[in-house]
Amino acid sequence: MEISSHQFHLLEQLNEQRKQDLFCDCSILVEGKVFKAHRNVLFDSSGYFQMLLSQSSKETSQPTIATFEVFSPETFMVILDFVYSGILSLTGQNVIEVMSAASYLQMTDILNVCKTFIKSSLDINEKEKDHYLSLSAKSTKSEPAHPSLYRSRRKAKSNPRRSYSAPDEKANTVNENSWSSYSSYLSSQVILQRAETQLSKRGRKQGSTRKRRKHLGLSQTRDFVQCKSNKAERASGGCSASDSSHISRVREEVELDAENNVDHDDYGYNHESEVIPKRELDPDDLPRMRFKCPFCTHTVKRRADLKRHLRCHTGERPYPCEVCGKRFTRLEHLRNHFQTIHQAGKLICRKCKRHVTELTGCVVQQGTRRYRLCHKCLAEANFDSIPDDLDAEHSPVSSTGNKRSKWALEEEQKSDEETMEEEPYNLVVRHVNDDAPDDVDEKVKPNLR
DNA sequence: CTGGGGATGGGGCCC
DNA sequence: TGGGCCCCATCCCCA
Repeated sequence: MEISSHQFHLLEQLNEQRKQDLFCDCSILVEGKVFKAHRNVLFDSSGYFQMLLSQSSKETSQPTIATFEVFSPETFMVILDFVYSGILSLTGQNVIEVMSAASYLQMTDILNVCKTFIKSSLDINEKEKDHYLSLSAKSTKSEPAHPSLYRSRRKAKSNPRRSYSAPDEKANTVNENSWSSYSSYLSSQVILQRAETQLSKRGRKQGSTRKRRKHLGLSQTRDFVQCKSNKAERASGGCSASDSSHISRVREEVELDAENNVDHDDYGYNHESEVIPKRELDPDDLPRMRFKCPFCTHTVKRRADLKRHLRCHTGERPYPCEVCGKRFTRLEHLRNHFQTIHQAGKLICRKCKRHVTELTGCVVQQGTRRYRLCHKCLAEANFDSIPDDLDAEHSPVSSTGNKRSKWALEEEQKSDEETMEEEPYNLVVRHVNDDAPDDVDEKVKPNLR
């Protein structure tokens, strides 16, 4: 016989113990503020703490002390409250920093919640806008603004560890449930109010993010890519330099947002993600609607462009290269990569840079890379050429065992995914469902700038 | 160490 | 709305 409330009460008791500093064997120092907690609970909740605590597990008699400078105490409080209660107090103001901190602490559940929070903020606000447009004649009462609470399903299932699932796993379910459908809208208004005020200023100057990047001295994309790869390389080790710069970048963004919050009443620039003001909408404004990125200051004209842009924040890379496993945010990038790297698509001799044709040059293979050499350079280099019609059965992957095993793994994991033969040659385009729970770590990485 | 070129990623916009 | 193309910025590798 199973008493379903047992886990919940247990967690509740632990939370009480934490608040009363009973049996706490771990101190977390965040920017000078001390949080007490239980090692067991932290270990089970965070990959970062798993690593940290497993290293110090031999000295269980000594209290563990962890120090963080890369996020604020308020942010850590939100996360700690979630760990002990299953309730994540997300607001438009804190979602970015919570996401950054969750990324740092390797708490994918929170990451996914934040991601869904942002997504549904956009979706719901869009629906709400339509609603407002259709009902523009009717008066609307403002809703009370309160933080949306994401209550995990942790206590609803029997196994407390595995029971709560990231929203991505059942994004639709979550989206349509109470969290997202109502409170997320309310909290989205907080995000969008920020967005609105940002745009009221920025809209007029419309400086592209590129200009701003230059202004801030920020690199376009590599910073985050590097951060991700560095993190991967460190295998959840002490990632601090890039992470802290990443978070400081987020803060920079937030501070800039705060600066932009000066002229609140300026609705001179309508855009998608703004809160619709209570005055009547001017139909002439509609063509000037813009979609505002909730993560950064970027605005785009079309929702599809925003969707595409959001991938650079969420880290989604739905297009994996079948040959080398590298993932891309766009199909065209995958195609370019595939053609240049694996298909020797450029009719240029790699050595002498001369134009070659099928007759005057050959395809040479090095690992998973293929390129062309003219016959002269080929003879000098003493390479074995491969026939141009070489296809997947002579896949270059055969020389790289690791990649092959990764492929095989992906094949197993995604056997039910749609596979499309794009070209008879050998490019297989496989759009990976971005809500697939399996490799969340690889695809869902916040790119907060 | 440095410059050049290739690879990659992101934005705008057309179809 | 998605796909695709073009352009540009940045990073990285190599000579």
